[in-house]
Amino acid sequence: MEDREISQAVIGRLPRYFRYLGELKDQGIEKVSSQELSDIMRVTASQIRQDLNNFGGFGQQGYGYNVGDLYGEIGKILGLHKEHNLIIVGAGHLGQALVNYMNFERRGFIFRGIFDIDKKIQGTQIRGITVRPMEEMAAFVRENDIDIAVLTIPKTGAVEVAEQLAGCGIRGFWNFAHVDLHVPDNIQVENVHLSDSLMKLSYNILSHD
Amino acid sequence: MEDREISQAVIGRLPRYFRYLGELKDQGIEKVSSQELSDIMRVTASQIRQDLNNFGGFGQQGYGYNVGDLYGEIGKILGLHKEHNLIIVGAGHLGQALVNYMNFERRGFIFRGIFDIDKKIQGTQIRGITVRPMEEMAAFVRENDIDIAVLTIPKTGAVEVAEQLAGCGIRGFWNFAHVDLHVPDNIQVENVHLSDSLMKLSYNILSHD
DNA sequence: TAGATTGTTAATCGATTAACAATC
DNA sequence: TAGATTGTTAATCGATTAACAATC
Repeated sequence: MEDREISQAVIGRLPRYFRYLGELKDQGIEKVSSQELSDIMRVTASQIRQDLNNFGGFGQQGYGYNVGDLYGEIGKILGLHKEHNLIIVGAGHLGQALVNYMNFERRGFIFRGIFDIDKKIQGTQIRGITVRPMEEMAAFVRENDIDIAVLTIPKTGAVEVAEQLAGCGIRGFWNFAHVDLHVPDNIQVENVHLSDSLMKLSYNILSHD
Repeated sequence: MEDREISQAVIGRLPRYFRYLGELKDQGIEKVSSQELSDIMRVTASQIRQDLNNFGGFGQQGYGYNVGDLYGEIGKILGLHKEHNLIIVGAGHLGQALVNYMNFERRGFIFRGIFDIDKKIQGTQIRGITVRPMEEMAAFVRENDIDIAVLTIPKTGAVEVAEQLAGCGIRGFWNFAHVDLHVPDNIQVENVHLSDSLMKLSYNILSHD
């Protein structure tokens, strides 16, 4: 547990800082001031400085921030210097799409196993990873040091699966199922509710008529 | 344009209310008080009443809220009583997964066209929808009254495509590309940045060590 | 040293929660 | 009518922005 709890509002902005700093780095830019970053990212310079200072003084007065250093620091804060072992539960279209998306691996999120209840696809391979029956899941998680389970199953099964996995040492759920998971405090849940997102878009389109 | 602007924090909660009310409705429950809903949803009753009263007095003192009515009202607020015509730009794994996900259509979001630069898949069909070349996109959007474009292309092409579509009467982007789109004020953008989401999860796992 | 820009405190703004009068 | 629960105002809390002293 951290000393002071940092708000999810701040955490939610870190990946975006990380992305922009990565782009600056790729352009060979060495230093950036909060004001310059503010102009590019369209957030206040004040917010940038406040956000970063939650984690320590990464800048230098009169100079600004070193792009490469800051990029590295934020990466570390986000845990991207460590490898994460993932399993996918539910080998439907969405599950397959995620397995096939290379960029997660680039960031250290490695898919180790895929599980599905459908006997017809069990034994087949997706990007070299065998689809296994659900019965093997618990043992697999324990034996392969899996820390993240990606739930791409219909909501009906998700609660039960999450419960089962919570007992096997899973540290976090990336939940695409359209239910709210209730898990112990030491397990994290990140929801991706696609239909909620689409509804928000629908509202905003309508409200700007 | 609405009279008073309602905050995105409130809008972001509406789909979740909608989901829980739908479940109550399916269970045949006719009335619910803000306190009961509060217990189920784990938010304060005060917040529920405040949120709903942004849109009008849907409840009745001494009684509570009629589940079916409230469900319908929130659906209307979210624009789910109207049909939306969508195109997918980028027929990769993720694009295909979205087209194959039936639940969007159930809510009135209908995929009308799929576009991709890859000549090899142009002409093939995904769930009965032909994959078309990018050159046909602009005309297709105009002729088929498309209001939402789903961007499931790599970030390199996304900005340009968005610009092109903005000129064809598109009302909103559901953006899965890992860039920030800059479009005119009257066009809405809803971002789904999957890798950002995964990074947040990574942070939260790490911070709870 | 002078100029620039951070780190940090103070002020403002907005969102959440509490309280209660209105009313069904 | 009495009890329940909303709608709404007031109080609190947290997040954002502004300001400026510290310092490179």
